[in-house]
Amino acid sequence: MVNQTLPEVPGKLQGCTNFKLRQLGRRVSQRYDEELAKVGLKTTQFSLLSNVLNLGPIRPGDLARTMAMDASTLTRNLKPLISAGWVDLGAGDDGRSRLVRITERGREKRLDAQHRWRVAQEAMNELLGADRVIALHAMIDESMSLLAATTPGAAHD
Amino acid sequence: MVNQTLPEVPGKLQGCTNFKLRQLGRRVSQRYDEELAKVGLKTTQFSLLSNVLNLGPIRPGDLARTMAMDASTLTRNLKPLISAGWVDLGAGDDGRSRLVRITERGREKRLDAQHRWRVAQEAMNELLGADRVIALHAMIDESMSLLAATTPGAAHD
DNA sequence: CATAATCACTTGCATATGCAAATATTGCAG
DNA sequence: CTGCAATATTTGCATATGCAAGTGATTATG
Repeated sequence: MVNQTLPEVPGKLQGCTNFKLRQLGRRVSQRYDEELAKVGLKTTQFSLLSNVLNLGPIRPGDLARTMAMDASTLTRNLKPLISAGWVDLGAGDDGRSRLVRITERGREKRLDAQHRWRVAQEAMNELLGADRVIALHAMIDESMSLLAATTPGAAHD
Repeated sequence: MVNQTLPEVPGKLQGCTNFKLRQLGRRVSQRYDEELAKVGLKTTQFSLLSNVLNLGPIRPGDLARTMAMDASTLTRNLKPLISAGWVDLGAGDDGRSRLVRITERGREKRLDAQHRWRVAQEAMNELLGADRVIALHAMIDESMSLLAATTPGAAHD
């Protein structure tokens, strides 16, 4: 349904992958944010905190690449987490690089948030249907891989 | 694959719909932005300009609802377009409301951008495969509908 | 060893995003 | 007509995002 493969009527722009993704992203973020706000976190902060936890002591540049975001964005996104004492930015082996690691307080915060996240995720699963969520995730993963392969500066991990 | 339906190991957070969407969104935006930068537009500006064109003279609030974004975000996103003379923000019937409409120069700009957008979209179709893009769009549309139905303040259009 | 190229991260600039509160306007109760 | 509730938009505040340029440290080169 919905003819695609580039519609003859571009004016409708129903076919813009970017716009669609952004739109859905906004709606979805709002849901997660609503739940995570109860523990004083934004969804982006929760994601970042989780990634710092999982990827352990890691260099900012590597973390940025893994998360597919600009290094400068990461630098700034880390600030509120560091200020809150959830994340620590220490010196790396190399004098120019550093190491990001989660703190004990960060672990606790992340655990709290984890519960909220689960509520939001389960609500999402119910709203959209678990099958659709699974399919959506799979499609996103596939798309990420395909895009990563030719993204300038992307790690081929 | 990748067990889903909420993994037993939440630490991996491979199952966060929000994070996945954001990540893919960043990568996709980068592609479109690269192409649209050639005519001096961001993807968000292109989307907004297109929507103003298609939804014709429209009240900011209605436009924001249709685009699923906060009214205050729309207010600010319109500024650069107005400054550039592509969009006009005039008085509405009601003294408190207004009307957004595209200008002649805006139409021209949007046409230029349209060609760039098409290049980016076709590149996306090739990279991901048309079938995957079609499926992705369909899934996004379905998800948007399901989310809109219960989004507080969302128009039931 | 000095200097240039390179690497890793940070800052400057501009925009995007949303919640809460402020502002302006209209409509309604009394 | 007055004042209060409701509506439409904008502003204050904080964060998110990326490109280009800047800073500091290391490595390569002569």
